[in-house]
Amino acid sequence: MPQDIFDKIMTLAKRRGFIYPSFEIYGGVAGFYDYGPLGAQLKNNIENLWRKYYLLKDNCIEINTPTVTLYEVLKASGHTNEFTDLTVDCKKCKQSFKLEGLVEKGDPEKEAKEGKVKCPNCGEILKNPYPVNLMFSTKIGVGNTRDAFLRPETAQGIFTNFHLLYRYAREKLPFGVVQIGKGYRNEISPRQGIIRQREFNMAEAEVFFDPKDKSHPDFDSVKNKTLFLFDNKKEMKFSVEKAVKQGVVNNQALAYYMCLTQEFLLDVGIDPEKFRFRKHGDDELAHYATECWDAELYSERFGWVECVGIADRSAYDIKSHIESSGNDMYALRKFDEPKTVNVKKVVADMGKLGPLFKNKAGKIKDLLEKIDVKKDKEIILNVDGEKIKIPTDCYKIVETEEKIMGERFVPHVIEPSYGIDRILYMILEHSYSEGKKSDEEYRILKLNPVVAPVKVGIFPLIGDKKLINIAKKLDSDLRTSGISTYYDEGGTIGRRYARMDEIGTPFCITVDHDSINDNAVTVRDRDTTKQDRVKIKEVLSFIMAKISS
RNA sequence: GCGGAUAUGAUCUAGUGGUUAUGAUAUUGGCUUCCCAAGCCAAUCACGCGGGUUCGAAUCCCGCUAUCCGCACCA
Repeated sequence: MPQDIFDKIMTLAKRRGFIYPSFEIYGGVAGFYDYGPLGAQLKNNIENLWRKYYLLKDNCIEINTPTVTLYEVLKASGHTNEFTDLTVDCKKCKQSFKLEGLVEKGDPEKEAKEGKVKCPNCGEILKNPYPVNLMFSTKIGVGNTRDAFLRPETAQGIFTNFHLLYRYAREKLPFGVVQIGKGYRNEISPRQGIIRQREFNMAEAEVFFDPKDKSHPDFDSVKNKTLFLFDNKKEMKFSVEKAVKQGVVNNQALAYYMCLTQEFLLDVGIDPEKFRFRKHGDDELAHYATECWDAELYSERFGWVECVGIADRSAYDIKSHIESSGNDMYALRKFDEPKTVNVKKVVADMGKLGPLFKNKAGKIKDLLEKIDVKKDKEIILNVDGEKIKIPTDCYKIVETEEKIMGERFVPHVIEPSYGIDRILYMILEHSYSEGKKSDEEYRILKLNPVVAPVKVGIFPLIGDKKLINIAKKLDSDLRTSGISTYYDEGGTIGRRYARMDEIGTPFCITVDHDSINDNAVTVRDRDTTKQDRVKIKEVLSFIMAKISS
């Protein structure tokens, strides 16, 4: 069986310390992977570059919230319902179906119990639907517990803090909040290695906008850049500006973050030829989204894989949390000048209401203050199903002037959501190249120096004490200056280069006998194998310049 | 979750109901080596897990787990 690129990468990743299957000594569990020493560094580098784009370039703020998430939060967000699918298996043809997809009207569960659901494949009657919930559930505490789930996305941690973050942002929109962390999904059958995990790393940004103004302050700086778009039929190239003007992308904000995403992915080492944005059809939108573009990356093994979703979640989440928590999470759209309005208010006279209605008086007061009361008109309130006449002397109608500073609204959210593990895999796949050297398989990971876990390999040409001393000193100096290195004096020089090529180290420095006299070393470039003679004093700035460009 | 196939060092692999289980690559140490996996010597490392059959199981049987291929599902 010839290995395909996925096998080759996973083999290399395990052998060299990028990725290990989790719990392997106990047989392993599908959907869980460990990052080894190089994988962890690679992941850090990807995340830190991501931070440069979102925290520095786009000026977002970063927070960090628990992965264990209270039941109520995910109930409000719709995840407890939307992530529970009733599934039925056909005994005859051995296929399984999502029950909801088979029953158009009525209660699907009831229809199934009554034997009214037939297999669309073979016509057999389908029975015994069972729920499949994609969230890991847990309990908080012992004894008197509260229900919780491991979060399926980091976003809810941001939404539930919106009112605090809005104040932190000094009540100005738009502003963005990001979180990098773990998400969990109890996938029925994860089979695509690191592409589909049960515990995975995500980087999400929730950018809050006034729904009446989804323009982005930096839009002008990106408007002439080209987006690679795919509308499920053909691939197209549009400028950011044109995509919005022609309505291909609904608003500036979406288009801006698509552009930011594209630049990040190309910067991090994704092959531009294997990149596109694909728009979700109406039938595939998540329950919270009104428009969604996926950044898809092409894998030789898996085809086009969605690695970033950029969704317009509209007001969905914050509105849900306002409704179910009762918290004030509105934003305020300030008027240019405060408006003065005459307001009629009903003021209940508790001195009369109390003795008259006893324990119902409180409820009556609340109701009175809500309804639109007109003077001299009899009021009949419906209190817990009982109709009660309210005498006119029990309340007063007061007219006051109020200043209104602005109008309250629920902000809209644009959400770029990145699957870090998928991106990491795609970087490996797109960077992988192989050939032969001395009749042996030769592999190079052409990682972008920005993300490469090791930036520089340092070797004494031969095991001579004098060379070793110079090399070790240089190694230590570079690491002290923040450049990750790998010191190696074992084996032939070619073997050492090969080891570094295989883990994607962009530069190798060799100390030879001339170094003793001329205080210079050779710096070898991974992709060209060309060498530069560089003064030891200047090595740091030489490498720095290459790494940051 | 269903059907089929598979499981031997880090990697690829040979193997048979019967001593101490191949070979290669890699790794480690030594010798040699002045720029791209050279050579020589030595060393470390494996039968997925659990049960059964048997005098004896890595080999045969069953279960589990994982992986691969279909189906189904799916940010």
